[in-house]
Amino acid sequence: MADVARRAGVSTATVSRALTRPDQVNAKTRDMVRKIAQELGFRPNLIGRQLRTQAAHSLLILVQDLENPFYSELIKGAESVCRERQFSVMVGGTDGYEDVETLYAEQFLGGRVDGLILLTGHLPAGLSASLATQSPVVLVSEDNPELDLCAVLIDNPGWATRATAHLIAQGHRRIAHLCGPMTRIISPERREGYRRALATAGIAHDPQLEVPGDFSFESGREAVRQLLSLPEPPTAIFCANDESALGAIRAVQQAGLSVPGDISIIGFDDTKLAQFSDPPLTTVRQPRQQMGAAAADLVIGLIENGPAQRTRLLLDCQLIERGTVGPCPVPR
Amino acid sequence: MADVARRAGVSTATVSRALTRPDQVNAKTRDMVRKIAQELGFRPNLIGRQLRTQAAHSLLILVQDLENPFYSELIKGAESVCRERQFSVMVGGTDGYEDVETLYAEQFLGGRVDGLILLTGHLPAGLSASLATQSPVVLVSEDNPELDLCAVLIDNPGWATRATAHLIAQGHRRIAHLCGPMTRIISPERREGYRRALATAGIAHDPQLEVPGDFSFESGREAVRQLLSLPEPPTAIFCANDESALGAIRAVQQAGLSVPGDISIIGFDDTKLAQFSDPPLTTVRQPRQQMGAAAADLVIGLIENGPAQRTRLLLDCQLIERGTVGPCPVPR
DNA sequence: GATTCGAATGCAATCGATTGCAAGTTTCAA
DNA sequence: TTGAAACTTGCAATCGATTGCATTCGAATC
Repeated sequence: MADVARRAGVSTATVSRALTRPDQVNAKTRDMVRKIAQELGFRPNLIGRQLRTQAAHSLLILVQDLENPFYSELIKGAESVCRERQFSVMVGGTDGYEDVETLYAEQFLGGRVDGLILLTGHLPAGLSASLATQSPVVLVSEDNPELDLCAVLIDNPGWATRATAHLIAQGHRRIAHLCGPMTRIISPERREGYRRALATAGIAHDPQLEVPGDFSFESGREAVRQLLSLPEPPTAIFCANDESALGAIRAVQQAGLSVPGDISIIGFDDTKLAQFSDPPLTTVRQPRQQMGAAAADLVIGLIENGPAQRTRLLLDCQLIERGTVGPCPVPR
Repeated sequence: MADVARRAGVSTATVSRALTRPDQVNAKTRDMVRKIAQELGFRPNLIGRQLRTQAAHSLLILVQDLENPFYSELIKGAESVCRERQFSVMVGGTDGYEDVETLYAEQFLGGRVDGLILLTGHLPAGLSASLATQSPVVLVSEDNPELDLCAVLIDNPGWATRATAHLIAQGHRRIAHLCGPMTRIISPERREGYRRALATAGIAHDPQLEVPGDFSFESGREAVRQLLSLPEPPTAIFCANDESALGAIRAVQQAGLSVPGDISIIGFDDTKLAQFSDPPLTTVRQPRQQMGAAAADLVIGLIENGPAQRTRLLLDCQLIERGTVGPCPVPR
C-alpha cells in the first residue's frame, strides 16, 4: 500500500479511501490511485484490515461428517447466501472428536471468523454456553433445547408422524421403525413421531418393531434381517434416514420379497441417494438449501446488528412419493 | 493480553512468551502468567498474531462441487493431516463460477490462508500462473499440464486400461465406454485408456460404442438406452465414474436384462455409492484419503520450506471386484 | 474582499500480538 | 571478590490496513 501511495504521490490514507470509500476522494485522484494499484497488482492485506476493523467477514460451519450428502447441500445453501453478502466460509469436519472441536472453537474465539453455524447439535468443546448465547451462533437441523441459541429446524416429530401416517393410510398396521443413533437428538424425535402416529391410529405399540440403527446402509440391512425373522414380520418400515432405507430395500429384495409388493418402505431426508434405489425411494424431503441459507442469513444478521432475541425457524418439509410405498398386501 | 500482563505484574512481552515460548521464561513466572490467563479466559487474538508472524497456519481447498462424495473424502484426508500439523482448513465450493473463484483467490492473495489445494484442475480466476508457481499451490486429482505446479494424481489412462482389460479378460469384445464430461481433463484420459486396451487386444474401435456423458446417474441411463438400440449392442460397459455406472445398471435392468448376466458393467472411483447398487459395483478404487493427505503434506511442505521443485505424486489404485462383471454371454 | 463552508487530503493513533535488542539479575568458576 | 556467561524481563518497533481529527484549499455567499 505504501508503494502505491508513493507512486501516486499521495498518503496511504488516500489510497485506502480511494479503494474502499470511493465517494470520499476526488474523482481524479481516485482514478489515478486505482490505476496505479491495478498496475502494481496491489491486493489489500486482509489481515491488516481485519485487525483494524475487527471484522473477518467470514463464517465457520461445523459439521460432524463432511461426507454425508445431507450436510453438503446444507452447506451449499449457506455458501450461496454468504457469497451474496460478501462473506467467506470456512467448513470444518469434526468427525466427533473433541480436540478437533476445540481447534475450531479457537478459530472463533481468536477472531478468525465472526460467526458460527453448527450442524452438530452441540457447542464445540472450548466454547462456553454463556459466551455462545451472546455470540453470532446458530444451530441447524439438530436442536439443543438446553442451549439458548437461534436455530433453523424442521418439525421432526411432526414429519415422522406424517411419514408413518402415510403408511397407515395405505392400510398398513404392522409398521416397524428403524431408529437413528440415539446420540443425535433427531433420532428420538423421529421415533416419537412414529409412536404418535401409531397411537393416533389406535395401533398398539410393539417394542419388537422398533429397531436400533445408526443411519448406515448396513444397519438397514441388519434391521430387516432381524424383522423378517419375527414370527409376524411388519408389512411396512419407516426408516430414520435415506441411506438406511436403501439398506432395508436391499435386504428385503435379497430375501426374495418385493418392495413395495410385500413390504413398503419410507425414508427421511430425500438426499440424492433416494433416486438411486430401485424402485426409487419414497421419503420426506427436507429443504436443505433453504435451511443453510436461512442459517447464514441469521448469523450474518446477528453479526451486523448484534445479539438479538432467540429466533427459531421451523421450515416446511414435503412428502415425496416415489415407488417404495404400496397398499398393505392381503394376508395369504 | 494487556489485562493479563497487568494482573500478573509483568509486560505483555512476558505474557506472550509465557504462553508460546515456555522455555524462555522463568518457571515461576510462567506458571503464574498461565494461571492468570486461564482465570481470565484469555484467548490470543489470532489476527494480531498472524499480522505479526505473517503466517495464517491455514489452507484453502477449492472444489467444484461439495456435494460430490468423491471430493468429500479427499477433503477428509487433507483435514486429518492439517489437524496433525496444526493447520486449519477452509473449504470452498465454486460450482464453477468465475466470480466465486475470484473471491477465494482474494482470500489467498489477501493472506488469509497460506496455501491452496485445487481439486478443480485450474487456477481460480484472479490468480496468475506466474504467481501460483512460486506459491504453495498443489493440484489434486485433476492435472493441468500447462501449469508448472505440484500435483497429486493417479494414472488415469493406465487404470482405465486396466478396467477395460478386466472386461476383455472375461471374454468381452464388444465393449462400450461411457465418457465423462470433456471439460474435465480426466475424461479424455480415461477414454484414452479404454482405447489403448482395445488396441492392445486387437479389437477394432467402434465410435458408436463411445457414448458422451457427464458423470450423472441420468447420463448413465440415457447412454444405455442408446446402446441397447444399436443393431449389435455391447456386452460390457466401462463407465467413467460410479454414479453413471449406477444409472447404467438401472437402465439395463429396466430393459429386462441382467447385470452381469447379459451386460457387464465396471465403474471408476469406488465412492460410497458403489456399494449401494444391486449387485454391488465392480470398480477402480482411488486412494482418496491418501490423495488428500499427500496434497496437504505437500502444500504444508511448500509453506514451511519455501518453493521447491515441481513434485508430481502418482498414487496407486486398485481394482475392486464386486458383482457387476461376469463372463461374456455366449451368443444365442 | 472577507467570511464561511465543504471537500480533499494527510497525520498519526490504533487494532493485538511477536520479537530483536538492551538492560538487569543470577549463577558460577576462577 | 570479580567477571563472564546464562537467564529473565521489558522497551519499543513492527506487521498492514483504517479512520478521527486537523489542515489546507478553493468556491460560494454576502
